[in-house]
Amino acid sequence: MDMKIVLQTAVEKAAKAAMAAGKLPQGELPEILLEVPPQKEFGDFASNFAMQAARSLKTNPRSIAQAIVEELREDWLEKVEIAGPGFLNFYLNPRWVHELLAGILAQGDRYGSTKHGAGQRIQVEFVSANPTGPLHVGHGRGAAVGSALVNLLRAAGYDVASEYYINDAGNQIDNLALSVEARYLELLGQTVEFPADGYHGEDIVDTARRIVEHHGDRFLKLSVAERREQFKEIALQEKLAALKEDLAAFNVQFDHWFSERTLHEADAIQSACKALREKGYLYEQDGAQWLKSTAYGDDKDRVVIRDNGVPTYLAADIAYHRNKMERGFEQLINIWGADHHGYICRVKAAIASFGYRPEQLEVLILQMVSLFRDGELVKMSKRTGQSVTLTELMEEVGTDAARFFFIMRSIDSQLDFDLNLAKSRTNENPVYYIQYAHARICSIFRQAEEAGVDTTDLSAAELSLLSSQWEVDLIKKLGEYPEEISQAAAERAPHRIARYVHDLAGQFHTFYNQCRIVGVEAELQTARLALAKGVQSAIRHALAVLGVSAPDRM
RNA sequence: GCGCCUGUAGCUCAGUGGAUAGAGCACCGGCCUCCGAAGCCGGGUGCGCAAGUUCGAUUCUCGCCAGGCGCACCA
Repeated sequence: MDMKIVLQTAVEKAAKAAMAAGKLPQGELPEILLEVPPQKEFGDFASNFAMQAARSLKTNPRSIAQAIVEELREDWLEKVEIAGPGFLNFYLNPRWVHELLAGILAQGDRYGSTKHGAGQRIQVEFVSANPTGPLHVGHGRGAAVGSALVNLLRAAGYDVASEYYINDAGNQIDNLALSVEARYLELLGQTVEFPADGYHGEDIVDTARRIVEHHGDRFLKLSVAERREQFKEIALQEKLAALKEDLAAFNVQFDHWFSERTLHEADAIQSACKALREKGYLYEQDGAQWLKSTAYGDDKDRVVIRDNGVPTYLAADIAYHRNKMERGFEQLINIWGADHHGYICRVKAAIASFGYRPEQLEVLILQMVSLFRDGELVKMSKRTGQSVTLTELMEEVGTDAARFFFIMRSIDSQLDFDLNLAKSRTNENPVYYIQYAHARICSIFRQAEEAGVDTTDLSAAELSLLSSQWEVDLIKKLGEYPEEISQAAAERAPHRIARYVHDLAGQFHTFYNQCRIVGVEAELQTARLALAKGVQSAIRHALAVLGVSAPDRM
């Protein structure tokens, strides 16, 4: 079915036949790579195989190409040309695009899903923001990219579990409790000094206000320790609920919310330290326990248990990643902000210390996000004076645009987020361009049905009628989709899907403007409807991967 | 000082060891008695600098220059 594989096999066979016939010297053959050429004058597929083989066969590329061409005798191959320094350009019998489309249509809504990941168990952990305040736009990028990556890996056949690590233990949670307490006391008219590492967000005041509403001043009667303990729980539950709500609104779901506390409660940290000590990767110095991370290329060893006996954040993370591996994942992917990149080495060191391969943990680093409005950098929210929250962004530009803009760039690039562009409901906006193509196809089907055409079964369409350059080009573009999914998944690069579906939508718009669908001769109409159907399902599939809606009308 | 990311068109960014390096925005000019003009068609002297590897480098390596982010017994 896959034409590339058929071609690869044929070329390999021809090369071996040429060797057997003495037209080529014996030798190792490189992998036969096929690509869609940059221009269609160079054929349907092209290969640089002859150039790659030149060295091992000690023959000039054009001679190799010539020998292969002479041995290629396939009826589906219209012609093969040797071009430039030795490219093989393959021109296929036009029938192949119609067979390609028939295969696409037979897969229906599943078209685009592949078996590339072959059931490999993989975990993706992302966002994992501290439950001490609202998500900001940086978390938004992680949430959009992470959820799209999960969808993408699933589309490529991986067995994926998504996870959020809740930092519900440690200093930041104590500071949360102290902050809420301070606001609570203020609301009850006391003068208090706000904690040095406290959280200044308006949401903390809201939490305190709700506590006053529900419980009045009864916490004043408790001991300070007891009061803080209770505030800690109340605030934590509230922050967590808010996080879940914001993420759900942003079309982000997690299979598992993993609590850091459970590690402390189950003694997982002590047990992990013990295991490390036994393996010789943990030692004591200056009263503290150190991980020997320099053994795996870190700049310095890292403290795991402080001299006061309290574990560091790294200690919990070591236990957490050990736990992940023990759950049987073959591959872990963590998505972190650029400000955490220095942390990668020590966590990998910990994983390696437990006897796993460090490559089993992949850390994807997301570069920073800058918001721009009217060409000006937006530093703070006008409303709150704090960082702009994900919720504010969703309110301003909508979930679809926010997700698409976060995903459409490579994670390695800093992201300049143009609020005006994302917000515009006009032709400037790439999100609407794609959604418009989908809505347009839906509209075509509505028109066809009104005209009495049965559009439910197009399997009898005579696809060979699709012979114009616009139709052929569109089918070829459509045919590239599954490989795009596999490739994007392998590269952990959801932005490739954003780009692909934008290109596909453009190709469809061109086709639409050149080829009338509804109202032409019946057989041709059916064939064009079938093509539109295939494009529709691919756009839907791709937008679903991105977590962006595919509206039937706009 | 060390580490990670980036430097491609006026702006924001894709892209590739190969044949004429692309898209969106912006700008200019065309296209609706016809399936949605949120659309289509046309308009382009650009890979930070300098060396190396290679038949071939914008892509790989080294060195500079510039920007971002880090460099805690914080998380």
